[in-house]
Amino acid sequence: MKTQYSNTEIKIKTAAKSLFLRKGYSATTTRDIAKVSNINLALLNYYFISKRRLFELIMFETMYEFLSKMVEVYNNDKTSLEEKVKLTSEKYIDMILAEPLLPTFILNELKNNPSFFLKMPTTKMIMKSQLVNQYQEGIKNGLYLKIEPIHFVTNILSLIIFPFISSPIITKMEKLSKKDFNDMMLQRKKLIPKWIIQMIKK
Amino acid sequence: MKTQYSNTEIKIKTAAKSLFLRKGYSATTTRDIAKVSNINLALLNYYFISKRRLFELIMFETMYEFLSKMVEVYNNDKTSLEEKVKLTSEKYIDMILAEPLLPTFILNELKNNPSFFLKMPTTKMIMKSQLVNQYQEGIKNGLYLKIEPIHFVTNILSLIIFPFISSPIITKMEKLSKKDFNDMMLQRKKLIPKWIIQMIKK
DNA sequence: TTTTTTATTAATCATTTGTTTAATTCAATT
DNA sequence: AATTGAATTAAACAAATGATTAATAAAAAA
Repeated sequence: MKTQYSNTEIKIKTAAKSLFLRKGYSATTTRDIAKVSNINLALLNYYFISKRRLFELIMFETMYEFLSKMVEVYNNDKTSLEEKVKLTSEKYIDMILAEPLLPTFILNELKNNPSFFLKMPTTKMIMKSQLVNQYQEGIKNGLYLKIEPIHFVTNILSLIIFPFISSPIITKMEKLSKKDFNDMMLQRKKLIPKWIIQMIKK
Repeated sequence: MKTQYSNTEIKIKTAAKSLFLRKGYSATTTRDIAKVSNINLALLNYYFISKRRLFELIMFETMYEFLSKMVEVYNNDKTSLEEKVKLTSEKYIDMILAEPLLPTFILNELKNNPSFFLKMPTTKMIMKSQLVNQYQEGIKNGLYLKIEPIHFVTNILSLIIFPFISSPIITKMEKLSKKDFNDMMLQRKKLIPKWIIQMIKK
């Protein structure tokens, strides 16, 4: 992968990412990107060949960064299952609070192009992670209810990520301000690990 | 609201809804809609004035239908909290299995136009529903952990809806076929109510 | 049947959009 | 200082897109 970018390239990528995240691929125009990044329209094609290529580059980098951070926690040898769940909850929520548009963006664009996810090396690693191993051990030892690991993983992600995706609904349901919503998510950092453990225990 | 539609109007709306759900507003062209519904391009504007108006009409009807079905279960006087959670899980999952693209569509387009949700009369009713009342009663009576109702509602929706939104990821993680995924969701119909109760109980 | 209204069509318009071209400026190399 | 290659620019192109028009066909009313 290319690692060194010129100033102009960085400006274009930064603006493009921001726009793609907010408006999605189709609703973002190359002229938008040129305007926001303050570069000449032709430079987009000069450096990135096409809008599509630029998008796929950004998509790949964004997802790679996101998934890498995810798997990191899952594959720690020194932490217990309970600690992993705790760390996951804290780390993910902090991560998404810093970039709240990310989940909707990824999930939505993935719908249009599911094959994209196959290119991600980290995808299948999740189900073979330490976290899943420890969960299966717990079932063997009679500590946890005998339920497929995919539900366990799905539940963790659901409780963490869904509130962000549905924030337009949640904030309207309760008349929450942006700050209120963030506070709610900070509460959840501590609540979710407790819930998850309650869910799996016999 | 208009209730009687001509054959042509229905054809246009059906095609448009299908396309909007699959590709979103921006990626759907009026010529797409005309082609799929097998009508002349000009009829779209003749009946619905503009692409935007057609979209907003479909959006409104779709959301109204969806939200109505939701609140229905929440506001039943004769069922207990546990029964309501059970019914919710079953009904929603069946509903979304029949139209799996709906959640991503709603949540994504809502992000672009959050004010849309305010027009929905059912929005604020959720937090004042029987379900939430019963939950708060349970807390008073020392049955349930003292946690804000918004978390309770969010958790139910998270565990039900998120798997659908993230289905491209889930199916790749576990190499699931479409049928496998649906089976997984059928399992969850019974699991989610148990989990939710475990989460709130002291 | 005739007239009037409504529905449908093909063609066209005016913008928008992604991309390219050809000229110019800037920076590095000789 | 002269030369070469890379970066930047304004202008233009071709295709796509939302919308409209004017003519025609079909249906309803007289």
